[in-house]
Amino acid sequence: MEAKVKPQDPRPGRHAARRDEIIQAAWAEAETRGLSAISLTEVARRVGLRQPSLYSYFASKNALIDAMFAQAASSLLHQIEQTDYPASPRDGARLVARTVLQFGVSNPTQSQLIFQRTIPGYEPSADAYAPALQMQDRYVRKLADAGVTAPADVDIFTALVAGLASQQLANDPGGDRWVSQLDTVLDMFFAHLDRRSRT
Amino acid sequence: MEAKVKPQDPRPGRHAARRDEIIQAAWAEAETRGLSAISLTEVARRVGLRQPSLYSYFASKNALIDAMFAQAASSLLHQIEQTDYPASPRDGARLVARTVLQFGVSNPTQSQLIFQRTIPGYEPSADAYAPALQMQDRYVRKLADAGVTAPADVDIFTALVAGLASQQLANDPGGDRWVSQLDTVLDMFFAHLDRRSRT
DNA sequence: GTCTATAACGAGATAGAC
DNA sequence: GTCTATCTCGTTATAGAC
Repeated sequence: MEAKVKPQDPRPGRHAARRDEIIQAAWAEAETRGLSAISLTEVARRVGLRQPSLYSYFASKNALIDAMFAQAASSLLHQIEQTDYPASPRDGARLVARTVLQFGVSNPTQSQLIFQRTIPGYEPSADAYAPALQMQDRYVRKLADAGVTAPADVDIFTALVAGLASQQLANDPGGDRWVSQLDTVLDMFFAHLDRRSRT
Repeated sequence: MEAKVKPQDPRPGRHAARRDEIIQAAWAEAETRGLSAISLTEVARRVGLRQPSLYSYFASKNALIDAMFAQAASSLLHQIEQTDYPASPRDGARLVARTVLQFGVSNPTQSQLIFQRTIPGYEPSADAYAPALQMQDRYVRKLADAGVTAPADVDIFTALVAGLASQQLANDPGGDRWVSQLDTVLDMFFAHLDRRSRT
């Protein structure tokens, strides 16, 4: 899948490093212009290159976006996996919710690319989508450990987190007006589960 | 604010009618290309005009988008105001939630323009924003009638509705997988209120 | 009001020298 | 691998005839 080109710089890994720089520049571009309005000319300028030179690293603009998708998904997956979860399964579910919510509001552009279909003409490749699937698997597993197994309950749980994230980003970006309600909302959710299981 | 031009067609209101046609075409364009990628050339083609002719109706592309914003906000406001609310205030709050959620999933493009800031370089004018404010006022009032007055509770309520809408649109567009959970989620919410007020 | 023509710009992508 | 030059296409917006 990777272009087999000999980098000018003899140091191994230089090509990959430059590639990462470009992806970073593309994120910066997306933050200012919007995800769907990334300009390769601007991305190149940010890393001190001319626009055609990017084609030594990415076969097309979509290939660059695909790399961004894979990076964002891997990043969230990594955060979920590296988290130190408490013994209580229910607290574990709470923590994974907090991790995802925190990622969402701290990295709005990454989240937009991963969670919404907002780039016209772009569909993630199977390779790029793999970490996203793995991430969802971890997420669902954490919920299952806490007894959230019914599909409808999983849907509600994800909607609660997504709702807080979307409101936070749209109406109080950078703040914590909605994020601070996560515990209350999860109390609500688990009280609902408990009440239902008692009957 | 309105251009004072004499329409060729002598019938009064012809100009305004054509204007509405153009806005409708722009919505259709936004649905296929995405909101931020509307092309005036395509919009013109859809109404049987050439692209420069649009400038007899809108001073700029942003002016067209502003008209779309105003129309979408007015449409949702109208739906909220025309709804026949039940006597029970709590059922009233449930119904306004359902109305907003239904609008959101039935009109994803309109909702995106109203509720998210997703068009780079566009900010709604004061005129266009007015119906949006009025809509929010009705919404908050309905919640207050049902005893949802604490700002934090209002925030949670809106997040619940937004969460169902965002998940529905992102993961099951056209379906009702999340919409069908609205009643359960509202049960959860009001049970939470009741439980808290009992102590 | 609508048209043709065009200005002015920017995009993504390719060719080929170095 | 990076560059210059260029192709091709698209966009918003304006000028001016009718």
